[in-house]
Amino acid sequence: MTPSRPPARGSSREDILDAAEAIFAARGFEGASMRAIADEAGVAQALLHYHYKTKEGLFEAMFARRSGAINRIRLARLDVMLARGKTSVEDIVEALLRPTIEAGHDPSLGGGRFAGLILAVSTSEGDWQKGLVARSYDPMAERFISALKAALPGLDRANATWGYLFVVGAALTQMTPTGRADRLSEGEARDDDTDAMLARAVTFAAAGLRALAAEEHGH
Amino acid sequence: MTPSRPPARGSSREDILDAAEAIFAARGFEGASMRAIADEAGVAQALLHYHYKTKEGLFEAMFARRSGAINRIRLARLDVMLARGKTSVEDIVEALLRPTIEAGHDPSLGGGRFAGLILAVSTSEGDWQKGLVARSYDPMAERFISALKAALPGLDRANATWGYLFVVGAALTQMTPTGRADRLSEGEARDDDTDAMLARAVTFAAAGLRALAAEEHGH
DNA sequence: GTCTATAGTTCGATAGAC
DNA sequence: GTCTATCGAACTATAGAC
Repeated sequence: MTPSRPPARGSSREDILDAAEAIFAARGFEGASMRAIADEAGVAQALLHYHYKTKEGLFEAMFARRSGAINRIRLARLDVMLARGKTSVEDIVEALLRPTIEAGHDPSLGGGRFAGLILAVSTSEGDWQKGLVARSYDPMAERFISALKAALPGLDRANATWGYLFVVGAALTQMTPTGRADRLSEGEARDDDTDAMLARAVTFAAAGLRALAAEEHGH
Repeated sequence: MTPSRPPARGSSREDILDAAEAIFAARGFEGASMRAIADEAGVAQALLHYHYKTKEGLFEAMFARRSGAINRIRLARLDVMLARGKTSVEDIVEALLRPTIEAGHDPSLGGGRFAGLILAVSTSEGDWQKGLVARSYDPMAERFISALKAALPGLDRANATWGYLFVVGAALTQMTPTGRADRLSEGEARDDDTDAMLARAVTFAAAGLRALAAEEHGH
């Protein structure tokens, strides 16, 4: 938008969102301060309030930008696959998980900087956080749940939903490189190698989903 | 300890830990205030500092008490199973996941109040949080990883570690009842029914672990 | 052990000049 | 749009009486 004015070096509005993403991801919503974000962006603190009114407003703008970018990639890949016909569970899971890495900002920092933020918001009990998650992710989630049901006959809506949530939870919790996998595996797994992690996650998730489709839980 | 003095109505030390658990779980470490915890416990704010010195000290004491209680149950169940010989993957996963519900404080609030706190701490980048997770969970995790390797020939250390982390991540992210599963499933799944969720999680996780044992990722 | 009172800091947000 | 300056409210932690 506004393509008539060439951005010489990042608009201050975008610079602030970049800084907000870094600081919020590192310290959480309550732990981050408007002062720290302003410093990171190299602007005055008052400018944050001018553009985004409140701290909550800034957080939502930052969250919407990043989640929107990730979900656009997810759905584009899903659409391509569905247009081609026959789709494997592995392909669907990969289309769901990989964009979180690829579109996670600042890939030099592990790509999953944003993943911890999603987890924090989506397990929060606050009303505005729940609303933010619903607005940002539910439409995308429903399309993937439908795709899983189509790919796996026998998977009912309840199991498809639990399966979707398990897959996202399993992968998202591993995207922040904490060194824990390295320690527990005595060096045989490296949690900053997100590609290796994702390959395992796809294998794990696809098998889990097939088992949910085979099992009779509701009877 | 100190069994000579009968506690008429909960020692203030324990009352404070109870209050801290409720407030920290609801608002996170930074979002919680010592004032709010003191009010919840019904004591003066200064008493918190007398017993636990700092906010961080209080958090660690609260976290150690609850994680210790959960891990004791987990390991006791694992020991019973291993003493009996032949152990299924499903049994191991169940022994790992169910105590989080059963020993999660205040079961009327969903049992998983503590789960959100574990997630927040374990995805944090802070040094003291990483140390706390390592001290609180690594010894238990190593025993379960070993048990998984023993139950599944072909599961190497790297895959056993990833599998363990996936299982915990999948289940832990679903223990806070946010109403999201209900919405996405159009009412066919209910996320305050932790037993139903756990049954699915065990099916999902066991199949995922078997797939990791069968796959050749490292080649 | 438990309290009141407060010191010292940091926070979100706004007013107003340019 | 962007800044400096500041208000008023919250916070952690401590001092000191009982």
